[in-house]
Amino acid sequence: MFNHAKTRQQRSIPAIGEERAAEVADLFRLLGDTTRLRIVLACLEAPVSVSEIATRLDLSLSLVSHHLRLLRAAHIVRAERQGKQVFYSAADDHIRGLIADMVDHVSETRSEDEHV
Amino acid sequence: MFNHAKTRQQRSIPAIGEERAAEVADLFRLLGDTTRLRIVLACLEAPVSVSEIATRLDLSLSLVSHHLRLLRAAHIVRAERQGKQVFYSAADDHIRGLIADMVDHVSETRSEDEHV
DNA sequence: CGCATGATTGAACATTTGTTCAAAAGTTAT
DNA sequence: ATAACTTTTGAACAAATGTTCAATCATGCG
Repeated sequence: MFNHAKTRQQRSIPAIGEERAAEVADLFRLLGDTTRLRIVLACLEAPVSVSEIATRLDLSLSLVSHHLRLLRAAHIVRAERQGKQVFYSAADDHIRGLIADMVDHVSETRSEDEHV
Repeated sequence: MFNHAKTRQQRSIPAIGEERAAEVADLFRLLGDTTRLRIVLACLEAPVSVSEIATRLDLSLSLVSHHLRLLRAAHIVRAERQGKQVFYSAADDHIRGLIADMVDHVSETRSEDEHV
């Protein structure tokens, strides 16, 4: 159970309290780069190797690895070695939900803009 | 109902499709700055004026205004003038849900780290 | 009108951050 | 051990971004 939105009241968010604000912002920032987000999206469905990500997204091996290091440190993706290759996948379903929600928001924002 | 996580299947996110990746990343990036996120948090409960935000967060009026302009452009906050003051509030409940979810993720990640 | 208050804007500065390149580390096979 | 392949790492560069300061706009009041 990764998401409890339906059980949340309208005005919840119980005092995120300044301290954690920085940590939360760090998470958002990591998903806030197009290249990095595309890499996460590539890891969302099934585990993929670094070279496959690089090929599919047309990025250098080095760049992909750099980004994956950051994503791994933030527990957004998980790494699993299998022979010479390292396969990456989304750390949990939480990530999936978060991204899906943001996509929804973008869609809604768009349709709002249209008939204004 | 801003969040449909529970009704989402494991492997959803129907091909966010490269195009929208940039838009989604833009949204994430806006929430990925600590100062800006604190400002959003301040607008979450009830409408607040620019000067009140600046005072409560100990930031310059100018800085707050700059950030609010970006947040407004992305439909994350709404502005409403009332006399000399301008009150800002969260654009919709979607935003609330997104932030709450991210806070959850940080919390979970933390507890994972603890007993590892 | 002239003045005070509140908010916005633009340009300059200071950091941060993404990207590249070359080198190194880990793995498997010959 | 050498060689081929995959991934990681570090330093250097280039570009984007947050912050500040001063000036301007907007609103309400004496």
